[in-house]
Amino acid sequence: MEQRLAPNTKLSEARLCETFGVGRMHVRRALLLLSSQGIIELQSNRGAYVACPDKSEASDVFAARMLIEPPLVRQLAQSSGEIDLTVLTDHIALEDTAREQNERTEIIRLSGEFHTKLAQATGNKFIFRMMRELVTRTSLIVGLFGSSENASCPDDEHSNILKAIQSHSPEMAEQLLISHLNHIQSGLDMESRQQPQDDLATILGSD
Amino acid sequence: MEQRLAPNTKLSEARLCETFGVGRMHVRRALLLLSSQGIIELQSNRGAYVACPDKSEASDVFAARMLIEPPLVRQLAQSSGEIDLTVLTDHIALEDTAREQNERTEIIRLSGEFHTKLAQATGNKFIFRMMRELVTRTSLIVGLFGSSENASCPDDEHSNILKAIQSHSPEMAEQLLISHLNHIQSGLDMESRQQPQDDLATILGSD
DNA sequence: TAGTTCACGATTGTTAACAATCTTTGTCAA
DNA sequence: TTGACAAAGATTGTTAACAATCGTGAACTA
Repeated sequence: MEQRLAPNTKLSEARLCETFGVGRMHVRRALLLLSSQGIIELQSNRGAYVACPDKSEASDVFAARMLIEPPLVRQLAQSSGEIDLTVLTDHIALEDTAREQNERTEIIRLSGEFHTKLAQATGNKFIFRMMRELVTRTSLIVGLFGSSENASCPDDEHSNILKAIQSHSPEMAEQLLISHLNHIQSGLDMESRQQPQDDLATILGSD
Repeated sequence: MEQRLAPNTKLSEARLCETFGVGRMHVRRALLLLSSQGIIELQSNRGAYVACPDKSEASDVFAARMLIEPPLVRQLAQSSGEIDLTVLTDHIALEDTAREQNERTEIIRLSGEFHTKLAQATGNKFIFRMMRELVTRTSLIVGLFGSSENASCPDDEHSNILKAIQSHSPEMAEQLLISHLNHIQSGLDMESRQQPQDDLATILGSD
């Protein structure tokens, strides 16, 4: 999610064991779950690799988000009476400070998390889970096809979407979100993908 | 999916091992994946149990489907030119024969599968995966709260939805699907749940 | 008789050794 | 120099034994 692991990076079991100080069983369990979410790919007898979405998968992810998220924010804007939106206002504050301090990793993480929290605001466990998966996947895609500049969402679009929800304007919220998704997608260069460097997994060392 | 295992049924590892003739590792791996999909629940040091959705989870599932499926069929009806719908017509034929021969288990399975195949028709892997999870969950819920009679979808609604898609009528397809989901949901009795019998897992023996 | 405690059996969680597979390295020949 | 082949090393997959935990039932006490 924070784009610290490049796609195609090999995640060897032994390495993960010593990095996190756990037995092989736990590592294998984690890898299995991650692969079921499509975050990594398990190749038989060859190991685990960070997923490397191709062009068609990327457009599928955006198509899925285009299908789900517009009705989602529309619904939020309609029934916003009994729903707690303070989580979202607080979140946008976090995004702002991260942008001020220019913390790239933090900005990327929070940008994705905003959309996850939109889903969480519905209070629906399943909608939340689906969006989390799609957002994670989007992070991978932005990391692969995005230019290093606009790796995050445009500055104030999140804020505008939230305002539309708070003022109970379903149409406006929906339209803002649609163009927001379009902005993200159009900021990608689907042809020349970033170099899929297979880094050493020592990136995780700082944890 | 076929409602052969009642909610709350305990799935002991040893039992599954001898039933399927595999080692404990494979069983544990399968249980972990099923629990990540919410089909079973893994209780620490206590074992795996078939998930037993409560009233609020049930309404969440239907809310999620109400969010996703209407835009989905609408989209199918709009861009139906380059999409292969023979799978769906074939499927409805299967449903009909199963109904004629009164094969309850088969009817239940196929009824759910129709919705899964609708998602599959989009060609979008993520949409497919999401719908499959929701449909599976719906099976559990219908098994719990449904009367034994209308455990399946009303007879010809699937067929009508497909016709609307084929004749490129997005509005009609969407409306038909919405009322279809409503029919399913209103056929449930949310108060008196079926007895959560913890059957022996020998039900699986026939495989 | 009801309730509590303890111990036994059964089940799940973990570990470590073993087997199978793949990758790499080195050698040989064309 | 390049290609194929073979052996060694490394990595993943599997199995089985061991440890920890939980549920049950018997025994005991109030």
